[in-house]
Amino acid sequence: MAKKFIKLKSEDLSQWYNDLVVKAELADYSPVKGCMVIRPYGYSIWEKIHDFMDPFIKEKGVQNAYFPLFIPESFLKKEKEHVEGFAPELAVVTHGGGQKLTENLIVRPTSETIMYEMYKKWTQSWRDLPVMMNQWCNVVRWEQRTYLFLRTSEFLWQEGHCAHATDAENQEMIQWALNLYKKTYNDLLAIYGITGVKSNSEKFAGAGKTYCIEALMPNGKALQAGTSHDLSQNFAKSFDWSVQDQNGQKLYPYQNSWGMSTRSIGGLIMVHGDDNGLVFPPQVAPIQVVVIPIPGHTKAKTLAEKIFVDLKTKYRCQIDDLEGETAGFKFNKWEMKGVPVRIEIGDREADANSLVLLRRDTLEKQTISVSELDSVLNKLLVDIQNSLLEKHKKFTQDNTFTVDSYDEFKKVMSTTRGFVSAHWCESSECEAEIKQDTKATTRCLPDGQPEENGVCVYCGKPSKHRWLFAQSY
RNA sequence: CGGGGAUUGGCGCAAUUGGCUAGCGUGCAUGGUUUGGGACCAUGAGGUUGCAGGUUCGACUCCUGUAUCCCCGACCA
Repeated sequence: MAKKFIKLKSEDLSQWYNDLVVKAELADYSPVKGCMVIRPYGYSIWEKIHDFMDPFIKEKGVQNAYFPLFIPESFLKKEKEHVEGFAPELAVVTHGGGQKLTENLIVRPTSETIMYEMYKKWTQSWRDLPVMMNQWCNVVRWEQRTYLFLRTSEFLWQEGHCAHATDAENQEMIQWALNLYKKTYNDLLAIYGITGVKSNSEKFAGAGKTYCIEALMPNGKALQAGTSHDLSQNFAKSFDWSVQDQNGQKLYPYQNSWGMSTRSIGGLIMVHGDDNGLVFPPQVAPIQVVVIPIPGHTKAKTLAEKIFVDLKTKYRCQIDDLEGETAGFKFNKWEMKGVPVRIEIGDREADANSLVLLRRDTLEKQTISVSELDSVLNKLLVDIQNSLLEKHKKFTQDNTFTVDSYDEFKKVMSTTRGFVSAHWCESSECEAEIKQDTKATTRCLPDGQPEENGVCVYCGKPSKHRWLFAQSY
């Protein structure tokens, strides 16, 4: 029963993950350290994420644009915290055209500085606000330890950057972006994420506040799945960017930036995959339905083709009628590729005008008549999507532990891991000590977490909130 | 960046103290028989052993450097 073609997820998660990413042809290693080639099957996932999010971004009035890959070193230095945060992971261009450059160029780790320098040029009046732009692009962060999709030196993302006349508008936008990520994870990727606000030590370099969505992975580690930053007026002031308000006074725009990356694909693979390979939720699956006529069955082939022609007008559908592979081989192949629904048709089905449906998430088979296909399939795809989300939600809840003592905290982190909900006094010293002991950091103060009087799980000083802790990817 | 492991046909591995023409499985190609959970037979193609040096009569094997990957740390918007 157990497949020997990839390592079992249950036995060795990271080996399973690495094997699967390569064998399912999502991505491959490149000759450059920490970089990956995203192959067509993997890239089509990114396209689905793009296609899901982009209309929402546009509908909000945010326009797509493109800013350069190279940023003058001096730009990055304008915001002190920003450059300090990013300095250790920058790729720097020192030569061009065979000559040493008079000023080094940074390969963008994120585009705040170059975008805001341009925003400054384009705006003079409060009437020019808000400025709302987004770009789909690549960024480079020279990470010391990398994993396919989850942390690569170069990755793809979208980064939205808006500037507003009032802080109220700014806050509204920040929450809008966070909700977009939550929606994308929930509705498209069927991943249950926890939204909240970051602690001071975990926030984006240069931000006033960072809001995030965190998702729990099967090994009990948390993945920072998307962030929305309240930049306040920090960057505007550092760049001396002001416009005139209605009263002729200087107005420093309130800014926000928000990003979600190809890391999400890593989360998608981890969360849903099983010992047989990938499991994609139907909404994001590059192929939603695969039709397999049992090889050698002639009557089956005709029916399969008829069904395929019909289905491909409604779903992302593929037929696998290549000769020379046995049925079992095809089943395993498409299971590894994570296709949500498989239709099997042999002569037996052809005679009865029926077909066999298999859902990838549970591997349950059912035989139905051809006339029922439309309604059953429609319902099945919705059901798979929903149950994958429910499953991950349940997993997250089952692995969120409310603790009131540091011993319990340490016990969780040394055994099952997962989220720990614990009181914390919000001092960075306690946070650092806890990290030292347990490798866990604060992930966020979850949205909707009620205020309650308690004492810090580490130092015993008064605390107002339970924060969410976890070891992070 | 520190510690450990690895790199040999596409993939997974072997090759004794440094010694003969670098093997095996799988995959690939061709032909045939098959095909309801990774079929079988036959024939065949595919390698300057990651890269660069060095030691040696002789290097997959030893030494130095270097690149990439994996694991464990440190780091990580």
